[in-house]
Amino acid sequence: MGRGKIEIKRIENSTNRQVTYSKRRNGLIKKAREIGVLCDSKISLIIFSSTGKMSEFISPSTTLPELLEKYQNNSGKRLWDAKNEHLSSEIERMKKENDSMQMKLRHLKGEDINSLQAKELIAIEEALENGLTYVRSKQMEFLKKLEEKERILAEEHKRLSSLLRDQQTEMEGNIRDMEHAYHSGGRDYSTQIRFPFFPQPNVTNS
Amino acid sequence: MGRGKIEIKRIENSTNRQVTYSKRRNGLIKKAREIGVLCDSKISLIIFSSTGKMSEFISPSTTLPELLEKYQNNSGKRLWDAKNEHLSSEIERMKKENDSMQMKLRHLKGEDINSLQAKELIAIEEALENGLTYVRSKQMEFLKKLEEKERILAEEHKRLSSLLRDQQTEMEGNIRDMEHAYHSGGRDYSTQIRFPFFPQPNVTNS
DNA sequence: AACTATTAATAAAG
DNA sequence: TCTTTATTAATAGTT
Repeated sequence: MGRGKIEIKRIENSTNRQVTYSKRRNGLIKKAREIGVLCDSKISLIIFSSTGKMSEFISPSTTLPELLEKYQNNSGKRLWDAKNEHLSSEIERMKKENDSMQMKLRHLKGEDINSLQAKELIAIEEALENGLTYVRSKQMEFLKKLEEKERILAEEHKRLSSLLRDQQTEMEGNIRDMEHAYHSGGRDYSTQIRFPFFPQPNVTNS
Repeated sequence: MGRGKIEIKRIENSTNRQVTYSKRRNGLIKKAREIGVLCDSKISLIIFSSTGKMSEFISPSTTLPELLEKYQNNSGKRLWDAKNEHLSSEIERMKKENDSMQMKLRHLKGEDINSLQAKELIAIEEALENGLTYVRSKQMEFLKKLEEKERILAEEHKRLSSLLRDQQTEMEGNIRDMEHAYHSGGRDYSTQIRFPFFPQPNVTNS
């Protein structure tokens, strides 16, 4: 069907190949559509050109996933189960890991230990004792920090009280001076009252 | 192309439809193969007849899963991801559960507890103490069982020793009788030596 | 992309 | 379903 017969083998001339591809692809899709209508059949036709461009025809009465589902049932071949298998095995692996951890946790809580051997019990006991040691030493750290904070606060309190006392004493002295000046009519130095440097509490929260 | 033009609409005569289906299906597959060879393109052609019978042509240079993968990338449509999503979310869920348990286990072992609050430390300490209580009471059970076994064995040993002693005494008596009979020339009763019933040790392993 | 000579496909019949 | 055959449809090479 054309100006001469052609052999069915790869067309080496790239332009010719491209043109033939375009013509025959249209023809193929037309034929696919026709057999679908004429014979009430369902077609999935997917074409990739040598450059990777995709064309498709799916019968309007169906969908590709539906056809692929039927394809799997009919052929027995698996299309995407391989990908699922990877995920399934991952789930299987995690399930085992999960169960194992769950059991360890239960053992550490003293549950489900009836079936254990004496040696296993001892190992669990050691783990618990170790855990207690670590946890308690951490608690001790906490306590020490709290005590240190308390100590520092107490010190600050003492210092502030002492400063307050000094200030009070000085103010009382000033007041006495003022009264004395007032009564004796001398010069008034009351505006020269000095206030000591007042430090911030040195409490860190590290 | 035939003995007359036909309209492209469903062929009502079932026999005609079946015949036309068969012919056109062959033609379609032939055309698909040809464009694949001529134009170096990749084809997936799946056909279901109105009776559900499947035919297919996949380019020899590829596979259907491979083509479908490319189809998804090209079209953006999802073919089987919906099925995978369920599994993926399952994995996500288990991963979280896993991490949480792993953290609990670490805490019970006294690891990674720097970031914990005092209250959390106390809760962990309590869990560890509880676990120790249970584990140690189970160990106590073990010990008691072992002691009981030992006690029974000791008893058995005592009983067997005593039986052995009795038997020895009887045999010595019998030998004395034989010697006496031998020296006095009387009838020989040595074959009538009786052996006492010998009980099996009563040690169970429950 | 349109044309057209030629081949290929196929509808109907056997 | 296969073969045959008249006829239409597809398309290779050309413009």
